[in-house]
Amino acid sequence: MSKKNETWAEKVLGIIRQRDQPVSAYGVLEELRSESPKMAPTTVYRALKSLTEKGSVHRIESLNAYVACSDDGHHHPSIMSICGDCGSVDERDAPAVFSHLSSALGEAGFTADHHVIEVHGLCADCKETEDGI
Amino acid sequence: MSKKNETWAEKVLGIIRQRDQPVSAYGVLEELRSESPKMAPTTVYRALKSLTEKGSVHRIESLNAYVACSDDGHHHPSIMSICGDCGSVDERDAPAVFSHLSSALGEAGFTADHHVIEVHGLCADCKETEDGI
DNA sequence: CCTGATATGTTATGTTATAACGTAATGCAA
DNA sequence: TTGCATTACGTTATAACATAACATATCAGG
Ligand SMILES: [Zn+2]
Ligand SMILES: [Zn+2]
Ligand SMILES: [Zn+2]
Ligand SMILES: [Zn+2]
Repeated sequence: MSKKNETWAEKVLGIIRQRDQPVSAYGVLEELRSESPKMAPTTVYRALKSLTEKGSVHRIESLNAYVACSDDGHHHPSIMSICGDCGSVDERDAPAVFSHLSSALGEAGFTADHHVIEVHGLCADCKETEDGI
Repeated sequence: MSKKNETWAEKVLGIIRQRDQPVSAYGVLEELRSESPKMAPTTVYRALKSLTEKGSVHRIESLNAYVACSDDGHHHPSIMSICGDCGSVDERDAPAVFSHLSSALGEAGFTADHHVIEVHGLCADCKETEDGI
């Protein structure tokens, strides 16, 4: 009964979506290997490439890891906030940030085509805990 | 006559400053090896760690590479614009961007401690060339 | 002199990512 | 239906990036 004709990309997307934390390519690989022991890194990287190109998955550059997009298919850049304590990553839109960013770069004649905005810190939940609620 | 009592960190900083493009840790290593053939990666990474902690050098997360700070010792986050054509990286301050970013994240209860803002695109010079002056 | 802090040396290993080449399945047009 | 392009996948090897673990050296302050 379980899904038969899934591509690897579909399986990889499923794996990433199940997680509430970013997962490395080799983390995905390990999970795939539990069913397909001969799986090679190449296969995983190919799947990740197609998923990131489609926008279903985003790469977190500062973690060398991947998260599922919170709004599959959106067409604007987003901001990732990364909790250093619990490891959660939140994806957020923030048009005002990008408009100021565009104008700062535009003044310098720079034409943007891909934004990496990753903010490391403490999420609200962990902050509470740390403050000793 | 040439510098004698330099630490590796000082030499590494010199190497990075000489370049107008980001350099990888192994790029630095290669250069150091021309004078010290037995140099190990560890040494370079230790130097890079101390330099990035001091703020003399910044790591470009999306390139796994390092650039010299344009304003050694500054105490505010900065924005890196990276030209995909010529490879140049410009470091820029943009307070308005960070204030909007802070407020967007602050509303969500997120406390930032480190910002990664890297914008990939085309620099002014390369844009001109591409447009065929 | 003793001791802690910082810098360095050395060997080994871990982690992330791609190259290069081959095969299979699919869809479509002549 | 055959030919052909495209896309997915398999396989082996290697490149590129980064850290662990432990040893030794140097030097400043007490
Ligand atoms: Zn998204
Ligand atoms: Zn948290
Ligand atoms: Zn700087
Ligand atoms: Zn350029």
